[in-house]
Amino acid sequence: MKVTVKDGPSGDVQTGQTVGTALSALGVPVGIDIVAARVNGSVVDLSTPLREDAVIEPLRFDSPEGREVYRHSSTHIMAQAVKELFPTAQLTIGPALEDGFYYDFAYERPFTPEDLEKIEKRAREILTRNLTITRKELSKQEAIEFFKARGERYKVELIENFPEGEQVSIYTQGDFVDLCRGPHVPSTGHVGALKLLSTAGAYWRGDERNPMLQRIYGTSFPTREELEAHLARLEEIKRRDHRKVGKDLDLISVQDEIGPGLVLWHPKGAMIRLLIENFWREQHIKDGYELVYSPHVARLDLWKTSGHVDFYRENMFAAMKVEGSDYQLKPMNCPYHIMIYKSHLRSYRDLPIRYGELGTVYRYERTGVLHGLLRVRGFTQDDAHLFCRPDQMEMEVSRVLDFTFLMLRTFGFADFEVFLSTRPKESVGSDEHWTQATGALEAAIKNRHIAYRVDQGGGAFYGPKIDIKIKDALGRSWQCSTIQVDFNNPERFKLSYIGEDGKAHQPIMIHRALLGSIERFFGILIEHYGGAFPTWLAPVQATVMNITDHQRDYVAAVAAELKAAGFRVEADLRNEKIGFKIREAEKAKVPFMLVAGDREVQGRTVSVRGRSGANLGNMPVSGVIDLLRAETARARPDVQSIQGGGLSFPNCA
RNA sequence: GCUGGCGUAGCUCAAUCGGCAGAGCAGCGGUUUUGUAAACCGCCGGUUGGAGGUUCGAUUCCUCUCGCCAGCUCCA
Repeated sequence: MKVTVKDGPSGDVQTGQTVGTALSALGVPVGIDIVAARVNGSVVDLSTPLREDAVIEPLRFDSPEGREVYRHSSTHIMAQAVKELFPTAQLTIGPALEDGFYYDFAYERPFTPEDLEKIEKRAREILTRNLTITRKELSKQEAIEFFKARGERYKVELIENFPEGEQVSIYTQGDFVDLCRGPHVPSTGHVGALKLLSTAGAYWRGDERNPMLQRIYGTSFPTREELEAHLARLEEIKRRDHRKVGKDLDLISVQDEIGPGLVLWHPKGAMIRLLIENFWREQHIKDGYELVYSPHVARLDLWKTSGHVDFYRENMFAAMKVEGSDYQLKPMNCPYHIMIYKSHLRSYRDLPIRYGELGTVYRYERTGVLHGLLRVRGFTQDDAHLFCRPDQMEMEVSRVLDFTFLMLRTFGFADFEVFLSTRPKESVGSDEHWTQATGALEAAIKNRHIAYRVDQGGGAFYGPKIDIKIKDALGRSWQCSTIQVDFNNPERFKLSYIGEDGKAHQPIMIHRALLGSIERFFGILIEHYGGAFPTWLAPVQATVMNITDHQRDYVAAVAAELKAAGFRVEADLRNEKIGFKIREAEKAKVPFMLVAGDREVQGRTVSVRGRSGANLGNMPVSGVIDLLRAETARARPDVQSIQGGGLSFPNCA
């Protein structure tokens, strides 16, 4: 039997040898770092016997597949610890996650932090026991009998749902046995460092009508150091939490008296929002959009026509009675834009029409899902609706893609994932429309040479869509941008335009949002920058501070000059030591601190200190203006051109 | 909505078994005139989220309610 190691030696190996021994026989050291192997395409245990010629790729923690095996074995080890300490706990499921793993147990009470400590201690002990992990296959019936005998009701239920005649695999380590597809590491000692993180309730099979299970989250790494680094990253995420930073920097608040999920924008947060919105508006006008406004309420009938009353009721605030008729707080902007479209007879020559609006909508979200700025009940969508002819669709989508990337890059996001979602089972519109629209979306992505993944059946019921996810500074993914074709509304509202042939045709409608919602995007932005906004977005771009009262007038004059030049500058003239003022500006994450003592007054300069301590030396006010201009322009791809034209900066004094 | 945890001064957090609610920071008033992340002294600050109950007495125990957090479900 011929066995080849990927990127390594090959040779003859006796049939029936395991993957592990075959690797050894071919001179590949099978150290503790090798957790499993890919053999002819599928990931298997090292103990799997080889029956035919094979290409083997040893898998380590550094590969996604290896990591999954590693975490999966880790969760079994935790489950073993739980079973040893709490024998009446029932096993359910326990998968690997991106950064760790969890296991759901059916148990009579939630696990406490003290339980967690004990379980973690026991799990670590199981690592040192270095128990061999073995796989065994049973028939479906045997497996049911086996788990029945062990009293594992959930496992029995799982197996009963397996297809008839299928072999079931179980994995054993010491006295612990679990139903599992595998594969697993060869022994419990292969897991290096393990940490349990939290507990939570979770419904059996994710259905809220089912019993609540007790979930334990944990993570594991080959070395203590990697685990520590991961925990440090979790700390960093906590440190950057927009709810904390938003409060510390006095950007926003959500208050009990006002209501959950309803955001107050404090002056500094509002300034950043203004800058984002100004940029947004400028760019939209530049890109051929017409900006519109629409009211916060409308007759309920409008929402009946749009179908929201039928399909979206559970997410809408209750209707209100006004002079005997029902009015509805708006959960979306589209019907208004449609009505603007419908206010005239449209010619094919008018298309495409692009209506954009920073439209504030209100949606009733269940209390449990509200989360800081990321999930709220009142928010402003950076919404737009494009009405176009079928032949214009691809071009329009391409433009939106370019626009999206320009927008997101400006805010410091460089990593994107693009998803194309196709027709779901329940949907409206003809096959022809779906094929055409999906084709246009795909063509637009392709002609921009963008890597993408297809989410089969993941589209909305009313049309296919493109979703774009961004990765932030900590590598977390967020979905903001979406481009959705809509076959439903043009039909419901009987939209039309007069074609070249003099006859009425139905336009294609495209919904799109680039940032998603301003609230959510701001939350993401706060965490992305950790509150240290780039100069063009910083609510205060520089603080000028005096060392003693002697420089008061000079510092006030410097601040006034910088303000006159269009920058957001504050003067800190308080009777405090310079170290204290620096500390406060540093905590407020002001990009530049300009210090003036007698020396500076003498030389008509300021001493410039960058955020987090950089000494940029002394310079006159004109030098500071050049510096701030350069810094402001750096993140704004559009600013260079504006500068050339002598236009003012989008700064507000 | 569900499960669990938590609500104490503007912020961060104390308060033993049910026994006079406390500290740092912030704020205010002074002193100090200061060189790149916290000068010193003093003062002010509370219906302990809200309502009810048990008790001689409740921040503490019980019930209800509002909100927050983690997760489930759902999503911009």
